[in-house]
Amino acid sequence: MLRRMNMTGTDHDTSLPGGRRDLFADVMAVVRAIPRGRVTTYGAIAKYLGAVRSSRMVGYCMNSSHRVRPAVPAHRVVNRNGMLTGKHHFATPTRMQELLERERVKVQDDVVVDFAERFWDPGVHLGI
DNA sequence: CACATGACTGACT
DNA sequence: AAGTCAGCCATGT
Repeated sequence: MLRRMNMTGTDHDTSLPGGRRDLFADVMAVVRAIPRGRVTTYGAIAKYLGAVRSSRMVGYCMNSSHRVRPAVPAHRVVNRNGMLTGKHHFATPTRMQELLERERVKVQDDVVVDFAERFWDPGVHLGI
């Protein structure tokens, strides 16, 4: 199972010898668990990992997610309003939306349509 | 060391 | 309803 994020502030639990970070690995694991056609948010992932207030760190991890193997469906992570705030980090500005629409997720004005129904909560679906 | 900058969020104005 | 602030914390300058 996933390890919980270390919440003791600047504790060094987040940096390991190989430059790999537990938080990073855990975030990748959660993102890989998002089913096709569903989306979740940075905050929901942070909450699931036990760091409600560290959603920015989740976003930071996503910034490096493009090089991990196996690849993670980074396009399924949006902000709390369903907005595609990470779109500019994909190969092209339209790539994120294209990947979502490929799995039948409609996007209008950079926002996921029917976001409430598309939302996938890791806390609920993976178990707290 | 100080300061700025984020793929963020919730509270407050 | 839209803007601002305050937490957040790794990285870069």
